[in-house]
Amino acid sequence: MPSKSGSSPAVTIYEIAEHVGVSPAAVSSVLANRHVERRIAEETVRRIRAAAAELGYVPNMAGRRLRAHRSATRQFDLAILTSFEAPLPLVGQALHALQRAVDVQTNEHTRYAVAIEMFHAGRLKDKPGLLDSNRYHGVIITNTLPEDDQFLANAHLPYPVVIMGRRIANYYCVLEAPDFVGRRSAEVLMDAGCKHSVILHGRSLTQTTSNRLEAFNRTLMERTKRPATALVSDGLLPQQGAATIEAYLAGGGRLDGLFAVTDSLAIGAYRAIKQGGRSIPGDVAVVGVGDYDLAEYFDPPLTTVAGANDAMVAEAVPLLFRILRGEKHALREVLVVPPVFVRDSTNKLRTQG
Amino acid sequence: MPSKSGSSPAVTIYEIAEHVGVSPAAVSSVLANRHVERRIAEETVRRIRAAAAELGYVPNMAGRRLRAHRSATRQFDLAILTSFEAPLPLVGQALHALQRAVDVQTNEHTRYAVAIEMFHAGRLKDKPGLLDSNRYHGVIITNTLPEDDQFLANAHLPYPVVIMGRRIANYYCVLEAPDFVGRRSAEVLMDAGCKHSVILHGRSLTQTTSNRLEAFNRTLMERTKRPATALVSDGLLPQQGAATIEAYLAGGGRLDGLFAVTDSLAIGAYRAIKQGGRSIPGDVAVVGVGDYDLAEYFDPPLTTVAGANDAMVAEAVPLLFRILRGEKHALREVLVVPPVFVRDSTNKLRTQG
DNA sequence: TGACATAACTAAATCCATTTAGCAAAACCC
DNA sequence: GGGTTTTGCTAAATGGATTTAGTTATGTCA
Repeated sequence: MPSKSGSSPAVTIYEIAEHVGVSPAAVSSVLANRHVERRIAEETVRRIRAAAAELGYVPNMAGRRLRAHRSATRQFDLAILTSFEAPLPLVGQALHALQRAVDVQTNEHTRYAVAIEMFHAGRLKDKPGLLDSNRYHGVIITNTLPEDDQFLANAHLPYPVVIMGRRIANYYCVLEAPDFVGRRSAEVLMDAGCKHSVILHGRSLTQTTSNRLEAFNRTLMERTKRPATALVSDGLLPQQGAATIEAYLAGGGRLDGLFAVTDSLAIGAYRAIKQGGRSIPGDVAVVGVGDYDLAEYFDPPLTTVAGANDAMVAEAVPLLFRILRGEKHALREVLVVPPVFVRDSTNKLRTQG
Repeated sequence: MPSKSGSSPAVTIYEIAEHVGVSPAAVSSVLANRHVERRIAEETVRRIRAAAAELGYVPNMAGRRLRAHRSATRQFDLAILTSFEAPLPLVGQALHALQRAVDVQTNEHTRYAVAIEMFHAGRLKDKPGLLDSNRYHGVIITNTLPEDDQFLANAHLPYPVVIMGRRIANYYCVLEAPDFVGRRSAEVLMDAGCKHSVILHGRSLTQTTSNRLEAFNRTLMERTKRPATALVSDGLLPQQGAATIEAYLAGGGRLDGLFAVTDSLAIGAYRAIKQGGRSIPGDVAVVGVGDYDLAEYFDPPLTTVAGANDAMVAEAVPLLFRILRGEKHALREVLVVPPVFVRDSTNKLRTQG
């Protein structure tokens, strides 16, 4: 007989007990592997196990925990929610910071559980348990798309929330100082003497990315009266970035300055530019984002004007704890100015001189 | 009066109720924000909230969930456990694969929660809840150090476990085919004509990494009777790899072939080698690991003989589900042969010819 | 002033699993 | 054959929060 797990309604130890003809206590003892010290007959153990398998029993962790929980201990369940499609290192930093904070605050009466959980970009609303008040004590949400923001703006999550990377009404938010990245990127490229700047980004835009592009264009328009060419690649993978630039160059596109919205796109672009017989920064200056610490080790090292992850995280984590503690006066919105690293990828003077 | 949360034993709604002089039902209504429809007087709401804050109330999620749980639904809590110190991409892939599997199997009566959780390398035993049977329905553990393996070998985790990347007695394991990576790396370098091969690795070694180094050396010894030089860098960051190679070259060390155990070390080494005035692969051939898909976009593209993440994950995830389903006959150990990508970083003929 | 409605609660059942104390039957012992 | 031990279970309490049905006091209306 096949296991019914999954296809039928869930089963409790009471139903197993009834099915076998013993008490729930006996079933519990067996399923918790306590049957030896509780002196359950071997034959009974076998029958209980068989019934559990047949009925597709899955233990209810809430029930177990409630009973087993060493009372007198507060347990906080914290999570970082991010989209599947976003790069993980950023989230990793957030988790590190959160864990560090938690390690400090853990004591005899207070324990923390921290985890990364993921949602499909644009479908945060389908994430199970998000609207329930019985899952998280607090969360940090990041890498949302406009659809997700829409959902959040209309929803009320019944626990403390910090949004990283965007501004959503009625939430505590930590985000990049608006316009800064776009403006500085444009300035760096213009200072390098670029006349034909191109933006390389993926199909779906987060709020932060949109702002970067807008500010970039605005700054360019102010000075040169001409907007940048925007190249849209299918995704954020290096090969996708490479393919996009390759196609652009093959089509005779002009290019002497590039603003890539992620590291991975930048390194893909590097490949396409070099293979097109052009040099960086001699022919093309490149500005990007320092998502990974690898950006410094690209060849040539990538100039980055964004990637304020460390700084954002450093604000977001204490903010979450302040809200958890019930401090009402915490700032609703924290703006972070990303560090700028001017490296060889935009240093036309040095390589030409 | 300061909040006592954290310093004193945990508080339940019953204690708040007693403190305020109302029933637990009233407290629950207020703390769940149901006070309007339940018609709790504003003054009472205020007093309950004040007491909750004063006593440092933290809701017990197990209690809430138990009650709120839409019964007739099985909930599986799955986790991927990894160390803080390990690179995230592997974990990200595992999570994607797990989520895909879970998305397929989710239905009216079965829900899944998947999360990444982290432990400090070597201190898996300090991870709270690991030995409790009330936390996970199943886990995948990866990036363990020998201390962790020791702990696992002696412990019994009361739920299904799949170990990725190493072999531990009495556990289901998915790992790299032993010796393969080390042997092939050595062969690739020897085929490229390298006479002075060097291994670059970090201070702490996972089982997989140890095996890679041993097999590398064994293969080298078989053919050349001379072992490789092992360079130990402080960590796995690019700058640490760069510093190590730089120091080695500065000290007059000989180097025409390099085996780096991670991408990040390889790209650090690239920098040091180029800055030392040598070319890759002309002067130095480099073999590494394809942790990130960025390896293909290094300059020159990195030859990789490891990084079987996709393949490992593709085995580990279905294995976990088979165990969860109670299939006893699943293989205890699955060996995965990593794909080999020979790229320009070891292609001496092509660049010299 | 009595019928009825409303406000502001409370009592008790419920969710699921675990565990302790206890009980009946069988086995053992001299 | 009466007392003791062992075996193999069961009844019931427990953990923390939620919710439904019910209760009391107060207010409203005719």
